[in-house]
Amino acid sequence: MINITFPDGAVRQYEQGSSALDIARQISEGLARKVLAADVNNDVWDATRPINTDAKIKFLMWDDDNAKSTFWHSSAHLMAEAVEGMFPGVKFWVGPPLEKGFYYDIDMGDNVIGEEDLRKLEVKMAELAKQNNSYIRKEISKPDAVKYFEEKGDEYKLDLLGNLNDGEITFYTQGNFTDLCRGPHIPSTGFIKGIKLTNVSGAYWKGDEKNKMLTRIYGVTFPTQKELDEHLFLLEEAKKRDHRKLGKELGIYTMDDDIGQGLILWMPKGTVIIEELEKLAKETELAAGYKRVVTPHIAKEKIYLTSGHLPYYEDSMYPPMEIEGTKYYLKPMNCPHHHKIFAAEQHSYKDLPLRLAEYGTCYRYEQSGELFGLMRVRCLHMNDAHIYCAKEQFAQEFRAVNDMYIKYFKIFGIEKYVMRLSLHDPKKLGQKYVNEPELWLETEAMVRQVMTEANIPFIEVQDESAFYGPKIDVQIYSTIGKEFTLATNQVDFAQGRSFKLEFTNQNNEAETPLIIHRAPLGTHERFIGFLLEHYAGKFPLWLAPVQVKILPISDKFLEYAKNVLNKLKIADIRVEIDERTEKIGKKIRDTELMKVPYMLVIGEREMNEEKISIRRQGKGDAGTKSVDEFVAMITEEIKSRRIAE
RNA sequence: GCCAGUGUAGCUCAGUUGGCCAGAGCAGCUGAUUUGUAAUCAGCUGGUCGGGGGUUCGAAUCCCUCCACUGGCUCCA
Repeated sequence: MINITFPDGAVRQYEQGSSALDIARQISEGLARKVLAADVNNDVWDATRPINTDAKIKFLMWDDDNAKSTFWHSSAHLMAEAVEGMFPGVKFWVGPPLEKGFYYDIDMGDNVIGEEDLRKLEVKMAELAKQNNSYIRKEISKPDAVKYFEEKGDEYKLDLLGNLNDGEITFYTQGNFTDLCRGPHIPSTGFIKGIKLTNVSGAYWKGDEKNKMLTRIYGVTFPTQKELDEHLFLLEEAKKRDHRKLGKELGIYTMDDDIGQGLILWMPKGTVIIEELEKLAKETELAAGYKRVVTPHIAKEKIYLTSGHLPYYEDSMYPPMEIEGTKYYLKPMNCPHHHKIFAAEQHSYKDLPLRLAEYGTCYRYEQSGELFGLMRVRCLHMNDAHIYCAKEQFAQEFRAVNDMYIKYFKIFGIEKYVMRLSLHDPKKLGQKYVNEPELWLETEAMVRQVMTEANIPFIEVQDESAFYGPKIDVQIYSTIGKEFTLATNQVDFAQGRSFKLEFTNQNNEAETPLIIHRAPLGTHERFIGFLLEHYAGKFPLWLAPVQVKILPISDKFLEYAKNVLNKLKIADIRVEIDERTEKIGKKIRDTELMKVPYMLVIGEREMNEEKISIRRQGKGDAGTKSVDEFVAMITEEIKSRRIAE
């Protein structure tokens, strides 16, 4: 007998070799029907795996993340079985679960898989699921495993086996499909009910673009069809918030083949947002002791050799223009230009920190397949600044930048983000990262300390830093689930020396400043792309391209409406009037769809009483006020940059 | 850049196995309507079916190629 401890602390005895599923069954059949996996001594196990020692267990059901992962991983195996049935001879790489769903990477040989094949595979999977085959775990010796896959001629699984030791190798079989797999799996295929294969794509083997491209099939499954339908419905809803769709519908930006890929044309409405953001940045930076500068869009080749960017990033820079034997590049970042401004004057420690700010226009030749709406473009406007400071000033400056981020995020109501401390990778010193092992560790420790002292939650990630130093990235997610860096705060211990930047310290010695690169509002492109999705197009009043739309009920009231228009214009409110001879219902509908925050309905009553009727976007009729009262109300809302609740 | 898919009026989309002058709704224009909180009615304009090449008596439809977009992969100073 073994002692099993349950989450509530209760201890009960079971026969040795009982599985979690056996135990669940003894409690109730209903429970057993829901158990997908089990947590055994803090490891996730197959619910069917025999337990031979005393253990602490917890049943994992659909509401548990580990159970979901197990479910989706088992679904990947089910899909593999269907694929193998339909395309005999294909070879499998790996099929992990994702946050929502799963994929399997497959070498399809000469087979091409299309949309129709996915539908057929779904049907096949449903058939296999109905057979309710058990997932059977089998421990196997390494030589036997190698032999199995050698006979099969499967170089991929043999590659995986190369990294595994004898004694830790298991096979899982369900129906006609056997796979090398660590597990765990759900008890049987019958749990899988709602099945959707979402898309096919290519994926390089082991994620290396020099390797062969495998076929990756993505899918998602649920224990019921209803949950699948709900999931698909949510996806559809999310698509409505896609900044590319909203950007077009609301007239924010456009792109044109004749201009070029990834080059954004900001339309008047988008430009209003840009200017409001810049106004905010300027106010904030002025208050924080920044000085503004303006620099050209191009520079000679030499400067990018000095900065060290050219060898690292030549492929993603626009090719140079050669004039009279000199090569000029479009600037991919603003740092070298700012460094030269620092270098133009002599500096004493008393001048530091020197903070140079610019909304800089940069050009990066991103690979065509990487371009993505406003989030990944080739011409970008960066909320850039470089802070030159002495080492002992670093902590305070870095912290001030973080505080600025948080202040901004509060203004925009951005709550869902992750601060990421991006570190170097010691293995890539001298290649991807400047070869200064001690400085790396020192600056990374400095950043870590600032974050910890400021009590800001963050995660640490290796091999994500800039080549010149560690950084804090703010990660956000687009509505369709892609992750992006919204803002960045970077330490640079390398470029100060490359550019021979110096200041004279208290001891009358030349000292190289540390540089902080920061862009709390990221780029206009990515930030506005994010805001479009964040607000679902319903910008707060201070950002709204059109703040107020005047809707006369008929053109008999046009003159009075124009009076109102002028009063609002004098108060610096972005206001338009709908002069069309349409019915009021139509005018309201169109204005609602354009997500204009305030609508002023003007008819006979308003004209006679010298008032206006207010309608708030999405909220309906909001009563009557005098023009002056209304102006006072919304001026306050604009000035405070309030987010409407 | 790589894999797969898509590309029809300003926008959203129809267009059977290749076959008469390529369709609809919205938008736009013109006219009528002068309207009270999410779509008034009528008429009209508008497309070398992404570009180029080919197969065919005949191509939006089949093939090749280039371009762009979409979903991934790789990348993101």
